[in-house]
Amino acid sequence: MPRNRIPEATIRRLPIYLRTLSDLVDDQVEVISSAELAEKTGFSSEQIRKDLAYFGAFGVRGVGYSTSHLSQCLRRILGLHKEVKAVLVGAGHLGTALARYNITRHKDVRITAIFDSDPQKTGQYIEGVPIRPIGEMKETIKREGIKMGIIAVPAPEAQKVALKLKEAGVEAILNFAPTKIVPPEGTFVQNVDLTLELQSLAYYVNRE
Amino acid sequence: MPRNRIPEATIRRLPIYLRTLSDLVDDQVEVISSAELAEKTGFSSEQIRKDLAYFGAFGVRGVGYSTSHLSQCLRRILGLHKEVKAVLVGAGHLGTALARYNITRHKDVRITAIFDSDPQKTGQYIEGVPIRPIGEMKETIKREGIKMGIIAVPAPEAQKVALKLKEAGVEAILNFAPTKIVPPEGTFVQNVDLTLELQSLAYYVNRE
DNA sequence: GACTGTGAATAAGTTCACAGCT
DNA sequence: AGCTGTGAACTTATTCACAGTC
Repeated sequence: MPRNRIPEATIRRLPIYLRTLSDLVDDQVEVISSAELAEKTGFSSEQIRKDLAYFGAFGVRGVGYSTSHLSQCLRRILGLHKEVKAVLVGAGHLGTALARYNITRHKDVRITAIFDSDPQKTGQYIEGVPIRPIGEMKETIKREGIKMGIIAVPAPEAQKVALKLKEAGVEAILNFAPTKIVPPEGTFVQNVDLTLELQSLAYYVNRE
Repeated sequence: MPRNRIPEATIRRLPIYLRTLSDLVDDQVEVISSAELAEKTGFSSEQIRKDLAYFGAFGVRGVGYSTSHLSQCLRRILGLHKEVKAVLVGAGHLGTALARYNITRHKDVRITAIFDSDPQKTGQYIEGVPIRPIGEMKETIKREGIKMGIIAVPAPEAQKVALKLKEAGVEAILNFAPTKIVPPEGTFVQNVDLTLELQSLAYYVNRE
């Protein structure tokens, strides 16, 4: 329950805190200070305290944060306390890798439906999840109440797919297509472009 | 030739400008204004002008920017005017998808060597590039003068791999392992964590 | 004494607004 | 007239520094 508007930068750090805390819980560490968390995550301790304080006072002065309590709170803040279903559109190399990676490893956000326009692919399975024709997308998303979409289709189709996802009820989109998607009204879009990452990285080769 | 220190945010936008400009060149468009470029990229025209101006005056007042000249300049600024070689470490699902995606599509930054510790994988090929044992990594990187590394190994190994890459002469690292890599002295590290992206995205489901 | 929570100070990044070329 | 290049204003994000609590 955010008190006011939360900086996007903060939201993007929360999953990192959560991952670190989960590891600590696994290792039976019960309490951690912001300074220790800082060392493990690479962010400053003030930043961590400030980020967490946006959502309330989770720590104990003079002591630190309860790892289990804080990780539970972060899960809830992020909306991961119940499994989040996501739909993947596009089962090419990248889409398939993402699906395998996600389905085998992670539980919080889980790809429960995959769509592709290629009839050769539909009917196949990725880690037990069937690839279905794109025509069934809207209905499936509505029926299953899916709110999150992952786009891994060729660039020229990405914007259209985003719109279809929105129309079906999706509210947050992760786009891997090498093009910038303009967020359809009422959706949040995060673009992740691997080619772009590589290209901007090239700038840092042979400098400073 | 940067006049002073360039904001990281600017560097990350340059490849997007470049991509848009390349498309324009292909479409025989010779000149474009910052306002038109703004519409195509989603950034503001002032921002685009400011970003470009960090590197010099590429535009013509009253006219706009020459698409071919500007794209050439951006290529040079990013260091993409000559092919940039990159090494991929880790040929699991994600690494393999990245390699296929990169090798088949892109020319600017090209994966020319792939390494994996699994003897079952070494000897296989991804799009014509052989997967080699990790023991050969250092020597290959040195011999080929590779400055860029892509890490797609399991989290516990990522930091070690980063250090090895640095020792071999790599200066910029793109890390896909689900852990934050602390940049070894003298390297620039960009962490891209797909799981994290999905988790922070979950926050935007069912809000505002 | 130790560590959190937070206002105040600083830095980074974006938008405004306009002077200056062509 | 049209569009760039840029200082100045503003907004967002980070760091400092310390009062408050256990």
